[in-house]
Amino acid sequence: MKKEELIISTALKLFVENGFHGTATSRIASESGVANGTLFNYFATKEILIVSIYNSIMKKMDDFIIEGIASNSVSKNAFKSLFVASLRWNLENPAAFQYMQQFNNSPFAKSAISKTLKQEEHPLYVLIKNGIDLVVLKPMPAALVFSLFNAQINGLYYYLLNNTIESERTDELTEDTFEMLWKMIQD
Amino acid sequence: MKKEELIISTALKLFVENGFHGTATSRIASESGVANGTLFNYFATKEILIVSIYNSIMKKMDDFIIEGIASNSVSKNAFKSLFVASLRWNLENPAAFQYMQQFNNSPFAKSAISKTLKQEEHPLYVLIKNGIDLVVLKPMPAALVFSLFNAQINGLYYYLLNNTIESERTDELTEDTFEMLWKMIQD
DNA sequence: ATTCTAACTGACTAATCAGTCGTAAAAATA
DNA sequence: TATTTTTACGACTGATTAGTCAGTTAGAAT
Repeated sequence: MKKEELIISTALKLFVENGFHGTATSRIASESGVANGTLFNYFATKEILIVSIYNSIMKKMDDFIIEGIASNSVSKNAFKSLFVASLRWNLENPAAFQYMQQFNNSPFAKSAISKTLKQEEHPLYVLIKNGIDLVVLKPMPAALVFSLFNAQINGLYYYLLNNTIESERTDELTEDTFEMLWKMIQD
Repeated sequence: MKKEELIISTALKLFVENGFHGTATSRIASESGVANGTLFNYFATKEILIVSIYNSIMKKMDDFIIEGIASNSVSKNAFKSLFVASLRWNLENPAAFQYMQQFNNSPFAKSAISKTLKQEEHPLYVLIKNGIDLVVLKPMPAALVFSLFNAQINGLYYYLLNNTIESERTDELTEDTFEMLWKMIQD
């Protein structure tokens, strides 16, 4: 692993465990196996490191979601594949997920403009917009449906996180929860 | 205002603005108009202060929600009143809401056991449990429905937060969103 | 082999911070 | 009023931290 990536992954783990200010840059460096000064060769300040990790996660997430697109047609299946892809990413990357939560609710969030997909460009947003235009979905503000869709994913995610469920049952619940969501948003 | 309350409200504001470790106890004290040492008379450590604020918000929130209970019967209206009360509390206390988010996604979250309503005792959870037993709601795990219910509130809240909406339209959207939720969870 | 360059190193520093403590004011009690 | 108890004060400290920098290393280029 390249040093830069190594620092990012160590920092991600430590930030989630101890918080941003609770994690000393010296600790990140030593646990990454690099010298103190090396960290600052890659990231001029701690804040830049924190925002870089955010952008790095965002990119991976967006790539994963985009891969998960089953079709460009406005079909129930298209929504379902995005629902499942989003949920799976959260389940498979809980540390990254929590990093995002921590970051988004921190004062650093405002420093993170751009570099990441704007809401109106997000595949799910586009799909929802088309769905509403084509009267497949209820006539509501697309941004609201987008927000509710993501909220539903989070709701299911937190349930699965706090209750130990076998993976077979997880799939079943994912199915059921998506059906509920679909019943809710379809026209 | 009592000094203790004064410190709590100042600290709440500063923690939301600058993060937990980004806010010096000395700054909290001086902005509260009390001496440095006085703060530590009320809260032995910074961590105790942070957790105390959490508990203080939790209590106010629970009280507000409990007040919002329209009836003990398992009716659509009972669910709606809890939905509306929860949402309204968030909208009227955005700083406190963000504090909770920040806290729950921080390493301090684990220190916050007890003092606060357990999930199974939460009025909404009880209502959902009864709703499922009485076949008013879909036969799903009560904890999942609870999680989805709260997620829906958050989804709507974030939409309203990020899009400036007149209060009249807010009520309308709240109404519509609850109807969607109800369609989703009812049997 | 020698030079050049870019990455790397870690001891160091100036600043900051959580928490202490001896003293003083204020409040309660007698 | 006199005495005791509680609350408030703020200068101080030991510990920690983000970031620096003068020098080293390793490998590529000549």
